[in-house]
Amino acid sequence: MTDEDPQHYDWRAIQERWLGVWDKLDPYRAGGAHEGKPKKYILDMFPYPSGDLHMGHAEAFAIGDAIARYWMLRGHDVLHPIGWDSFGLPAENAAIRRDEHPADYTYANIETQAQSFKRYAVSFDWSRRLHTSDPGYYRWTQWLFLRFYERGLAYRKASPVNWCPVDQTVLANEQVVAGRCERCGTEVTKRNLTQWFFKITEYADRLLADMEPLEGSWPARVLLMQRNWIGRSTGAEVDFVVEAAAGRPEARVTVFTTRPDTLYGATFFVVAADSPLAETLVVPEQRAAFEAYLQQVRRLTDIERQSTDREKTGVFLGRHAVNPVNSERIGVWAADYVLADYGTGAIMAVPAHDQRDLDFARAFGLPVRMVVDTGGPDPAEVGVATTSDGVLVNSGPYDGLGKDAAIERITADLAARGGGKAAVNYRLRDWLLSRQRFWGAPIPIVHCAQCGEVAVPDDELPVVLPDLRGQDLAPRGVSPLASATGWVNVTCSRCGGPGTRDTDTMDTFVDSSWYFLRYCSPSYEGGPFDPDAVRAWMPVDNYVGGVEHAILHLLYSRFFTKVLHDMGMVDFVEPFTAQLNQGQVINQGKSMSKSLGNGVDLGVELDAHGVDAIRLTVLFAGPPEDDKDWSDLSPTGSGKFLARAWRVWSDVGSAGAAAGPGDDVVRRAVARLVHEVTGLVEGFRFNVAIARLMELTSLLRRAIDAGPGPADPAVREGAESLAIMLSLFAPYAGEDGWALLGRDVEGGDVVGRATWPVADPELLVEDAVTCVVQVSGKVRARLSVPPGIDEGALRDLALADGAVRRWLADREIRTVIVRPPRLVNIVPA
RNA sequence: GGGGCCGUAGCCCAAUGGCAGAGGCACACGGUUUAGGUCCGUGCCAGUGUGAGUUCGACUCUCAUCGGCCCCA
Repeated sequence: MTDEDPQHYDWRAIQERWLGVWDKLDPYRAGGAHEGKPKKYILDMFPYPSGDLHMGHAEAFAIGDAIARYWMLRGHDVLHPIGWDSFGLPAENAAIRRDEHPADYTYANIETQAQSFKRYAVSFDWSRRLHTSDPGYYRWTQWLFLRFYERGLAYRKASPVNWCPVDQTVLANEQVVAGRCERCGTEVTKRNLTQWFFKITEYADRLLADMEPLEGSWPARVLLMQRNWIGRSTGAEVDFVVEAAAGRPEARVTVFTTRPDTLYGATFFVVAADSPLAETLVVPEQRAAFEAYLQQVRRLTDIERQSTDREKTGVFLGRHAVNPVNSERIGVWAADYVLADYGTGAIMAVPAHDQRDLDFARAFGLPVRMVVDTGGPDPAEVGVATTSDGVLVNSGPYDGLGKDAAIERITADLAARGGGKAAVNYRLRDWLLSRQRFWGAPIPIVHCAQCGEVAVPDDELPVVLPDLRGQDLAPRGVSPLASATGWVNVTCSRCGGPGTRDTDTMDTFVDSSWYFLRYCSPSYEGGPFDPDAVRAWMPVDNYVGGVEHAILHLLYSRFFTKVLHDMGMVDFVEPFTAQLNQGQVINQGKSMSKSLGNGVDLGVELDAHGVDAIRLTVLFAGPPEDDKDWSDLSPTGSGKFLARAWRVWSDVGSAGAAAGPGDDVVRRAVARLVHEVTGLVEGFRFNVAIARLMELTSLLRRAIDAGPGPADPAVREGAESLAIMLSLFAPYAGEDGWALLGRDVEGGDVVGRATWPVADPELLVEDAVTCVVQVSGKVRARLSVPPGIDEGALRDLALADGAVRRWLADREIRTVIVRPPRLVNIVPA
């Protein structure tokens, strides 16, 4: 074999040749007005420009591209755009390290990735490319912030927030994973800071309710994760009066509980040690102990605080609260197992029916009173709280009621007396969006001594980042923007007096919460998007990306879409009609990482096997959502298959076309495979679709060698169908096959704009099918029957069969199950 | 602790409640080849983690159990 051998599949030459032609032809631009064609918006989650593309990208974009190419071939007007999520910390940290501007690193990486995407042959509409760090983009991010601000959905408040000591910035709840910074892995601590928030909690109920129609077209686990994250729980708000003591005035504190039926079992009251409430409640004699305890708590992470196997700690605040149902006085404690930003930061403690409360009670010798008799052992004695249903006891007038009835009655009675009401609580917190870092969209607010917060007028947007680089960006706890005095100091647009710009930048999740809208009209100047273009393209028909965004990005994007809907800017409430999560590409059972030294370099693999073989390998490895272990895969095997397909095209192409109707057996077999592949692709079952294409290739090979020969019209049709279908997964090979079969690709007849083959339904009807005859569920005979055979005829045929009669051996027949035309099951008595 | 997903040949994976195997990897053998590789062909290998149940019939549905992964606590 040599490179000059015309029978040799030379993927390097093929890649080079067609990449050049595609660059010239730019065949994948989306139309604008749809010209009567149905639309499909196929979106891959846009990449962050850290270095070059990796294996994860290879899989995700191979999936998205297969879907996009399929619908193009089906004659749809397809929007398949690409852009970059190009603000963010890694670029900033690189800039500090290398003493340069974050843009240098960012745009260099973007260029590298763009070239890689082109080589990877993704059918993007390159004319719509966007970068969130372009002023032309973040102008509209800022504009959207101001609309949220006007509607009261963006606001500033002081609260204990997650703080990453390494990145020197605050983090959203969603960015704290197991108590650690999602980005750098450092343990997160709490700080009391004034920060910007989006009022996503106002949309909690709608974010929950609108998931209903997504059932079935979104992965079930994503919906589940979102529901868990929103965490709706029903119960009651109950008002406790904390008695005046030691000069401290009486206070009214509301707690949320999911178990109002256990109110009579409340034997103490707990407030989060680090909440402002604890600060106001503590009596002077206890202050020293409280302060000491608070210092201790501040050092802990949320995970440590909530750990169930840790000894419970706390301090008595010297006050008593009055239980509204029985006027009982219970002690008020500060503890760390109640979180300040959760609910109201205070709880009624029912040790008999909540394990955490019980642990606390036992640690401090507080009373335990069982109020729901579940039939189990007394929690006070065994130290295990009971949470199941039972009969109320020790609960005054409510004794004897069941759990649900008691919840209803007690809540109603509380409401009637003004001591509480039914309530819904959400786990979801407002979205903390300000960051004390440089490489993000500046928050377009000016702080004026006279006027307070003043929005930057729309016509002054974008508020462009000042030119800071290198050590200017080193983290020091306040935003680097604060040191750009020329940039910070401005005149107030309202009063003309001196003002200062807000020096925080927005979380990059703000940027990515609306990029899918910008793609519809990426250079539109009249707003973030052209309403007509959005009406034409949105919502996204298929959104492809990693499950790691199941909560953050998807929740935020859904929130943005709903706000835009309420503003009248879009007429839909959900941005992504269907979603597909690809699994991870791992290696030797573990996710790839530098420290494990098991990373697989995409560039090296592409150089060794070619783009098509790699794309095919990751898609053939299994269902899209499964994790794939690279060590289980064989790009060499994929390459061999491509070579087999290529030789089919080469043989058929060089044989010319014979006249005549073509071989019927081949045509029927091809039709069946075309039909199956179509269904499999629509169901995203690419691994099985590729297996069918392998069958098709083998079938054509046999037809060329032993069957009707390479010039047969049915064989040629099969080879054309193979080129078109395979081009979804292996665009270079498909294109070359198309050219080998005589198409004028250079002249614009690219396989990516061909017509997807459709199987003639008549060809799918078989002349005869094999019917299995079972006796007591075991196969005892096979019959060849017409596919349209009716039940009675099939039954008679089966009972008349010699083999069947032998197995029945004159036994009486109890039942005969007939499922024409495939199966008969005879059950003897 | 609660919830979810998944266990099929040596390996990756298929199988509307109806013949457990479509496809691939690996391996073995034969043909092709100067040889290796390629290529063509043939073969090899499981009774579906385990135990019950429903059913004429269960990889598929139900329950329990073991193992792995994920989410929430």
